Amino acid sequence: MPEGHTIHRLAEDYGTHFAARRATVTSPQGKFTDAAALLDGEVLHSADAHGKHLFLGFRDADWIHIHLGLFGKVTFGAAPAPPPTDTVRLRLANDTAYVDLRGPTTCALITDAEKQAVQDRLGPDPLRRDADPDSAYRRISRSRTTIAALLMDQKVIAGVGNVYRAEVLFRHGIDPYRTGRDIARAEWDAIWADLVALMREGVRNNRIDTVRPEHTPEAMGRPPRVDDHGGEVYVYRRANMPCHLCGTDIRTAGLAARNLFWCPSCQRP
DNA sequence: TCCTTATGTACAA
DNA sequence: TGTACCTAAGGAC
Repeated sequence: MPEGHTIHRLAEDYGTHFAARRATVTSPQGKFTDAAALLDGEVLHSADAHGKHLFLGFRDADWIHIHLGLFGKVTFGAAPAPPPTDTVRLRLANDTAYVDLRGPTTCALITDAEKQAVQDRLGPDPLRRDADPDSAYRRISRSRTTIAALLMDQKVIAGVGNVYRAEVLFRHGIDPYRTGRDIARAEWDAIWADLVALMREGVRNNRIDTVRPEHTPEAMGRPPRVDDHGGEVYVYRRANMPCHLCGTDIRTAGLAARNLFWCPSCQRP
């Protein structure tokens, strides 16, 4: 259940456990069998992430293109690998480790050119060194779409999902229904810088934490919180619960088929 | 055992 | 805007 930080972390972990060594490549589930057979026994030479897309490089110009979608999961383990369950789309295994991929939206063998085409369709990724936040602002500043929808549009900015969207808008006191054209350059610069920092920390910790140190329950003299998705957040999935800062009930609404969360008091129009 | 839900995207109408 | 797709967990029966 990934946002961009998960994918970048996976790229690192695939590299750590499988780069520069021969791996067996299989598709126990059967939906990737032909491509797995082509790569079986080959060497993983690189693992690249752009937004929520993961690319595993083999041979000269072959890439496994993985997109986890909403349900995809990757699990690493130490060798010897246990018998795979029948939902494992892709397994890599070597002498020391194995990794299973389940439920991805995409798992396909593609060429260099096809990889480039995927990346060309994506906006800048706060986790990539080559990211250009100006190109995102050019689209945002011309758009009558809400900033909440724009942040989820991977052509505008790549890697932000429903959690980072809700949390970064809260952290900057921005009403999610403001339009892109209404977002000032300075506001965008602050959002981008914040996303870079938050998502880097997300890669490091493999979870999303967005609550500033001065707003933790300990710092505010309140009982500890447990958010059921693993991280510490202000508004995500906290509908009808009191805002940590002002006590107003967090609101929720559907927006582009997703659940949006915000504090109507801290994030005024 | 069934139903709902989920950090996503693509395509049809 | 609705629907389809992929999986697993949790809660209602």
